[in-house]
Amino acid sequence: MVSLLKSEMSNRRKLPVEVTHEVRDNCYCLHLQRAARATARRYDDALRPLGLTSGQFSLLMSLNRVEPPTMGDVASLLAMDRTTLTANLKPLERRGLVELAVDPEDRRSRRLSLTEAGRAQLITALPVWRRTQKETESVVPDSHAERLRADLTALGGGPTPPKSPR
Amino acid sequence: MVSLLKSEMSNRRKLPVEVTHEVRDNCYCLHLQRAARATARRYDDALRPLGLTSGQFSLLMSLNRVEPPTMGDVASLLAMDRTTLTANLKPLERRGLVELAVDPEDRRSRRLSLTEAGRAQLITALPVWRRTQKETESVVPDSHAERLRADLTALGGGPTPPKSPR
DNA sequence: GACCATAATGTTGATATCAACGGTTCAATG
DNA sequence: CATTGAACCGTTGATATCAACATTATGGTC
Repeated sequence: MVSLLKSEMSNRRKLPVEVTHEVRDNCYCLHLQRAARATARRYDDALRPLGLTSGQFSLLMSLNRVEPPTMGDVASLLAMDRTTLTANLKPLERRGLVELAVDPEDRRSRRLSLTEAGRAQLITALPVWRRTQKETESVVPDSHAERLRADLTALGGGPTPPKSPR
Repeated sequence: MVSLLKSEMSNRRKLPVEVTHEVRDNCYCLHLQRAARATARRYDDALRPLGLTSGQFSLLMSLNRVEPPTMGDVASLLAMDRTTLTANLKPLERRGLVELAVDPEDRRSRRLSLTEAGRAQLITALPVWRRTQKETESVVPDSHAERLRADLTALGGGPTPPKSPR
């Protein structure tokens, strides 16, 4: 009885350090956030002279298409919340790098396209990206690169939208 | 002459779609952001009933130590900017899950510790984490899991601080 | 044509992320 | 003990992220 109570109290009040280590060493979410933050900093640092963040670079690049994509298309491609995309477009729109236009075929949709200035920015940024990409590659053993990207793609939820209902 | 000019103009005004595909398929930053966003959503969805986000769970878990760590310790462990940690602690402090105390040994440092309520929250969240972790594991081929975590750790910049100078 | 379910997007509020700047404390040097 | 450089941290402003709610447009049904 007493020992049971004691163990119950202990269970309610403490969490063994071993469990913390288990989470710290294995949690996919934590590992991904760590790696994503550190890697974003690499690309951010490299792109800063151009006035672009890594996310802005990725977004601009995803707009370089023949057919201007819709918000939903891009949000899905980046595995990004739809409303996050709306927010991220604002600074780029303000700077005249991106344009939004109502789709005449379906007036609910907005078509996103690069402006001349946006394309120019991308072209300037490309060699910076190549250099940073190579630097980052050196952190990951060559033999792992392909598999790593495949695993990340799988975790990213594939090409399908992250959530249909919303 | 004419063709040279044409090619120059073309280079300045357009970016081949193939380059876009090269970036989209290979960029470590983009792949990591995608995977990190999608995975955070998994854990966020699972933890929402408890009122915790994935980041808050990771942060609380990193505070479950014998010796209360300093801000710098934790920021380094999470590969997170120091000032981001300050911001992230505020809601947890408001809810009484975390306490900050000036280190008497070095009054520049703050020691972070869990409150009773914080530990209780962690204990409640643990089975949710285990379940979500297992779900996520099913997305990554078993044979890759160990290697994936190792690569992510390498990308995360190891246990050293992300930036010394600032 | 009115009605309704669905689809695509916008808005608001809360948290997350980081650069730039500023304040305090420590430790070493003279 | 005064100075000085470094270490640790907070604040501010800008962007990023997402849930909840609201708006507008489309397509189909009656």
